[in-house]
Amino acid sequence: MTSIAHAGKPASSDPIGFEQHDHGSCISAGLAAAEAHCQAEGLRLTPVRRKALEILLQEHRALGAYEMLDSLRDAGFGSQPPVAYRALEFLVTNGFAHKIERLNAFIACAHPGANHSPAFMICRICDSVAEAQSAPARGALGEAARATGFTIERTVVEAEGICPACTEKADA
Amino acid sequence: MTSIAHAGKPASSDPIGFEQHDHGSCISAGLAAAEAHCQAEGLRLTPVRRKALEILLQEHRALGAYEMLDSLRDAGFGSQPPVAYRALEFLVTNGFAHKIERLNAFIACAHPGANHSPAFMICRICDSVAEAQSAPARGALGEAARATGFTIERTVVEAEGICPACTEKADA
DNA sequence: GGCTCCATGTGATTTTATAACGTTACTGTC
DNA sequence: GACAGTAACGTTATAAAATCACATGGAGCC
Repeated sequence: MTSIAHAGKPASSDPIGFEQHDHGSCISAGLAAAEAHCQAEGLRLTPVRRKALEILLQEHRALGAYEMLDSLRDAGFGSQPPVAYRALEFLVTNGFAHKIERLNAFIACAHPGANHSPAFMICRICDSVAEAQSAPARGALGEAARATGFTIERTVVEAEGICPACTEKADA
Repeated sequence: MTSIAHAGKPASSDPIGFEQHDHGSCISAGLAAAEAHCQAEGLRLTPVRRKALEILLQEHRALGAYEMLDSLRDAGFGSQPPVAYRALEFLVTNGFAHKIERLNAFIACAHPGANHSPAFMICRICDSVAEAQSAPARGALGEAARATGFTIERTVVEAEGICPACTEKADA
């Protein structure tokens, strides 16, 4: 199941991701979830980190670190690469964002708080990214790991292809 | 199933990968498979490309493009990045090698010729990499893709964790 | 030979990511 | 509130990874 789609009425409907959704509420929900989680875990959601998450949620697409840096600078934060990389590292470490290895880019987590191993679908035409759940340890990979004695700690699962919207455009 | 293990007597046994194997024969087998495939497809396995594949097979680990470039230069080829990137692109495009996105590195394909979607197990301690088969389209990801109308063309499946050898060392 | 196509070699540049270091700001203790 | 300890921040500098642009060269075709 993908989680780009969001429940609730599509007030400000938005085609980014593979389905329309109430974008305003997904931003505030994401921020609220992060705040709650940090509160609970004693983590510090500092201004830069919060702004970085807000930017990711706002853009609702995979952002390169330097795009993030531009936005952070515009928002009055430092202008050197480590500013962006540190904020992104915090978000990724704590599960508020994910790195898309294939794109060297970052995206807000679509299942904030949930304990999950994410999988991504990346459109090679429009670069949109949707997050789904995966259970790689249960498939062929998990079997291979068990057979060889490899301990899986983290998985990167990214599918590259064509999203529904671009498929339609191509057919037209 | 992983395919780091190779049949045949371990003449020059080699601990790289997760199991010992006859390394000499896996190099020649890999080159032979590539030659045959290129012959059949009308592809040009030029000297740089052949050497690049030989280096990957020889090293039997994930090599960065610049490590490859060093080796190619030592072998008498050009010394600028495009030399390595172009050879690697050819090998990856034609299935003789894979890119490990997580490491920005390249590794010889362990199933030369086979039509496959590879999965990798990457040891975060010693950086060794083993190739396994995956069938991502059959699991949760495939279901998500079908549900949303996403067409999967290629998948990146990489598990990060600890290999058997490093687990043993840690236990000792 | 002359043509085309693809591959190669090289210089330059862009993009992505980290190292190192001093300063600031929060946390807990008294 | 004053203090020490720690975590986060800002900046300079540099490293690592990847691509662009353009000239040269060789294989196959006519």
